[in-house]
Amino acid sequence: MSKRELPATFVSADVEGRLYDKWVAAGYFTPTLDADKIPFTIVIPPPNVNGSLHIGHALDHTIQDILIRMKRMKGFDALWLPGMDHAGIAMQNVVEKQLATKGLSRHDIGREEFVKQVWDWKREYGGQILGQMRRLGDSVDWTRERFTMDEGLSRAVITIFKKLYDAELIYRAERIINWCPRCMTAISDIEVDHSDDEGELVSIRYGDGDLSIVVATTRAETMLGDTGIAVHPDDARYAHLIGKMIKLPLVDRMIPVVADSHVDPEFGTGAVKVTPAHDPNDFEIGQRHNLAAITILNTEAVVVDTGTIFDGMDRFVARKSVVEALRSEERIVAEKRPYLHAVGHCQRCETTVEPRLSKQWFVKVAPLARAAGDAVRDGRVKIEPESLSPRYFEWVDNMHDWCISRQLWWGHRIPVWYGPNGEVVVTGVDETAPAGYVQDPDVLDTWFSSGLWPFSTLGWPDETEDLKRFYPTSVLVTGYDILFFWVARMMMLGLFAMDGVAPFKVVALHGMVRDKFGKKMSKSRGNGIDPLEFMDRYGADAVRFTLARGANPGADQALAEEWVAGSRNFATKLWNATRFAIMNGANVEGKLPELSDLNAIDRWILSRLDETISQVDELLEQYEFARACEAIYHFAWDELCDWYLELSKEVFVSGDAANSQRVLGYVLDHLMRIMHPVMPFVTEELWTSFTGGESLVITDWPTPDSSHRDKASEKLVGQLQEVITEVRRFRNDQGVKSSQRIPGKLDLNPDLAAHESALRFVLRLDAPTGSFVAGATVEVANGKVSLDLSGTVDVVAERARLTKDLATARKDHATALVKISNENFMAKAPANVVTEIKERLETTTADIERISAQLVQLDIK
RNA sequence: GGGUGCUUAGCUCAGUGGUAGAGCGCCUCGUUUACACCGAGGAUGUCGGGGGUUCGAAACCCUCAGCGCCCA
Repeated sequence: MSKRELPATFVSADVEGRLYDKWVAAGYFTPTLDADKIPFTIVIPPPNVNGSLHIGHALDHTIQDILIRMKRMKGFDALWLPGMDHAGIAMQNVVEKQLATKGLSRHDIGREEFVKQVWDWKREYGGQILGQMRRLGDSVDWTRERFTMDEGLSRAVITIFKKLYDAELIYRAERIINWCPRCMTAISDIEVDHSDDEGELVSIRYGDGDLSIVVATTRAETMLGDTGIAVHPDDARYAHLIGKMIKLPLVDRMIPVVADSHVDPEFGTGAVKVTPAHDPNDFEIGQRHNLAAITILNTEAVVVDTGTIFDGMDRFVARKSVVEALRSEERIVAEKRPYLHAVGHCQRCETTVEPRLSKQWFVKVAPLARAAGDAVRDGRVKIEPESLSPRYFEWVDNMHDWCISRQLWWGHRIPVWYGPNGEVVVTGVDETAPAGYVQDPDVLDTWFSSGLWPFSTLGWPDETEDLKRFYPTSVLVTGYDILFFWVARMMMLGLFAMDGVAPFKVVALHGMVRDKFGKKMSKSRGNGIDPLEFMDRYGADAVRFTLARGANPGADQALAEEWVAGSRNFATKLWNATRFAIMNGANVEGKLPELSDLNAIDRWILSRLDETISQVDELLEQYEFARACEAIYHFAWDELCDWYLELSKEVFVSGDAANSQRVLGYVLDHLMRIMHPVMPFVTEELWTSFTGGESLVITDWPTPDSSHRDKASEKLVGQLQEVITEVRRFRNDQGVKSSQRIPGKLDLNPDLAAHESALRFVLRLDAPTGSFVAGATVEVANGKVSLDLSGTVDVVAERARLTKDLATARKDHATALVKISNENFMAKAPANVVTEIKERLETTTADIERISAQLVQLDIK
C-alpha cells in the first residue's frame, strides 16, 4: 500500500467498515498454524443466538480483542474463536410468542415442526450480534465460527453425557426442583433469583383440643398437601404430641407429629407444617420420617386433586381462599402483614418459582466440583484478579447437584431411551436404541452445552489438529457475575472430558458497566446505554477506549456519554498530530540516527516512549487495561502533543529537521503499534497512510529498548518546561495574549540556552532590540527571562503570584526541615529518601531566597 | 446468618510506606504552522470517624459508622 494524504478530519464511519473488511479478506484473524509459533487461544463467551450487543458484551469483547491483537503482534499464533449458544428457554419463548400471534401453541404444530421453526427463525433473525461484533472490530476467526446446536458440538454433548452417565456422575431422580410455571420447565438453582418480597405470615391451628398445634406459613395453600408436622425433639412444649396424629383442617387428613432436629425451636411457634412435595426442606424431613409426598399443584401452578373446593384455583388465589376458609373456622391464630421473606423468581421471566417434586436428570457435582476447585487451589488455573477467587471457592465447594433436564423442545435432547419394561439405554454418538424404545422428551440445560465450549468448538470428541494445538485455551475473559454459571461448569466438564487438563490457564474477570452515577443499568431506571448508538456517534475506537480505560481488574465501572466523547476527542487529537507530523516530513525511512547525534528534545521523547512501551506491555500482560490506557493517553497527549510537538516546531520551521523528522516518525510508528489493540481503526488508518505499511494487525509489537532511556534529557526537558510554564503564568497574570509577540531576553544556564530558539518560538518572544527595557523578570532555578512589556507592569498581580509561590516554597521547606532535624529519620530512613529530602531542602532554600529578592525589587519600584 | 468488597476533588475512579493523582465538570484568557472534538493559565481534598504500629500512614493493624455485591 502506498502512502496517502489524510483528509482534514477523522470520520470513523467512513473507515471502519472498509478496514474491517480488509482485515478479514486478508485472513489476518485466522491462525497460520506455523509450527514455530506458540498458540494463544481465547474462546468467546458465546452470546445468545437471539441477543444483540449490549454494553457488557462491548466491554468483554474489547478486553479480549486487546489481548488477542497484542499477542498476534507479538508473534503468537492467535486464535479468538467466535460463536453463539442456542439459548434454550429464551429461543423457545421467542418462537412460542410468534406462534401465539397466530393463536397456536407449540403442541398444535408438534415437536418436529416446532424445532424446524426455531431453526428458521435462527436463519432469518439470529446472530444479529455477529454483525455488531464486526462493527466493534473483534478480530475473531470467522472461519471457525461455532454454534452450540451445530452437528459437531451436538456430538460433543452426547459424548459427554454418556461418559458422565457411565461414570455414574449423571443420574435420574425424583427431587424437589425449581419449576417455572410460565416457562413450564425445571430450572437450576442458579437460574433462580431471590428477592425479599412482601407476603403474609399466617399462624394456623391444626387439630383440636389437646391434640392441636399452631404452625406458621407464608404459603397457606400448601397446607392442602401437608403430610406431617415437625417439632424439635428437645422441645418440651411439644414432647407430649410427638407420635400423635393431628387432624389437618379443610382436608380432614390425619397427619403425624414427628421429631426432627432440623426444626428451629426459636422460629415462630417452633412447630412447622411439612409439605414434602412442595418444599425442599420439607421433602428432606418427609424422607427421614417416611411421610407421603402429595402434589397439589399442576405444572401451571393450579391446585388439583385435593378433593377440596380449591381445586382449579391458581396458587395465589388459593392462598387467599385457604386463609379465608381457615378464618371462618377460627383457625387463624395470628397474621403478620406485610411480612418480608425471600421468594425465588425465574431469571428469564420473573415468575415466582414453584418448588416441585419431579423426576429429573442431575449431574452429581461433588467429585467434579472438587476437581474444579483444586485446579485453582493448586495454581493450574489463575483467577485474575486473585481477590475474586474466594467467590469461586465458595461456590464450587458448596455446590448442589445440578438439574440438567429441561422440559423444552429446543436444545440437545437427552440421549436416553426407555424400553417397554422400564429399561434405560443411553445412546452414544452413532448408536441407536433398540426398536420400540422411546426417547426421553427433555432437553439439556443450555449451560451444559456451553460448559463444553472450550473443547467442543475445537472438534472434541475427535482428536483434531485444532484441539491439539489450541487446547487448553490461554485465557478466558468474562464478567465476575458469570463465574458460577459458566466458568465453574467449564472447569468441571473440561477437567472431566480432557483428562484433568483445565480448559484455560487464566480466568480474567471484569466488572459490570454501570451508568454515570455508578448505578446498575436497568430497564426500569431507563439508564441503559446502547453501545451501537455510541459507535454511530463517536466511533468504535472511542467506545473501546472508554471501556478499556475504565476496566480495572474485577471492578465495576461507570460510563457516561461525555467520557465516550472524550475518547473520540483523543482519536481526533491523534489524527491531527499525525497530520501535522506528515506535513512536517515525519517518516520511517532508514534507521534511527545515532542517539548522540540527536538533540535533547528528541532524546527525551524517545526516552519517554520507551518508558511508555514497557509500561503498557507490562500492564496489558497483567490485565491492567485502565492503567495501560492511562499511560498511552498521558504519553500521546501530554508528552507528545503538548510538549514534544510544540518544542520541535521551531526545528521543523527553520532548521535542519532531518533527525527530528525521523524521530517523530519513529515515535508515531511505535505509539500506533501499542495503541492498536485498543483503538484498531484510527491507528490502522493513520499508520498505513504514514508508513505505507500493509497493516498494523500483522506488524510487530514493540520491544522496549533501554538504551533509549535518558535521564539527562528528561531532566533538561523538565527544566525547559519550568521556564515555559513560568513565563506563561507571568504572561497570563499580566493579561498578555499568548499570540502577542513581545521582546524578551533569555539569561539561562548553558544547557537550557542551547534551546533558546525553541523557547522563543514557544513563548513568542522576539529578540531584544536597542530600545529593549527589561520591565519585568521571570526567574526560575536555572535562569531568568526578562520581558519588555512596553508599558506598566501589573504589580499587584505580580506580587500576588510571587507571594503565593513563596508560601508554597516555605511550606515545602518547613516539612523538609522537620524531617532533616529528626534524628530518627536520619538514622532509619533509606539513603535515597534522605538524599531526596536534602535536595528538596536545598532547592526550597534557593527558591525562598530568589522569590524574596524579587518581592523586594517589586517594592522598590 | 456466611462470604466479600467499598468509603480519596463537584461527579466517576486510580493510587499497597517517602511533598495527594486522572478523566469529566468548573473559572479566566485565547483563531498562535496540527487540532475549538483545541490551546494556555487557574481553583478545588483535616484521603469516612477514632485508636495503634512506624523516623514517616491515603496505604499496615484494631475499632466504630455508612454503603454495596454474592450466597443461604
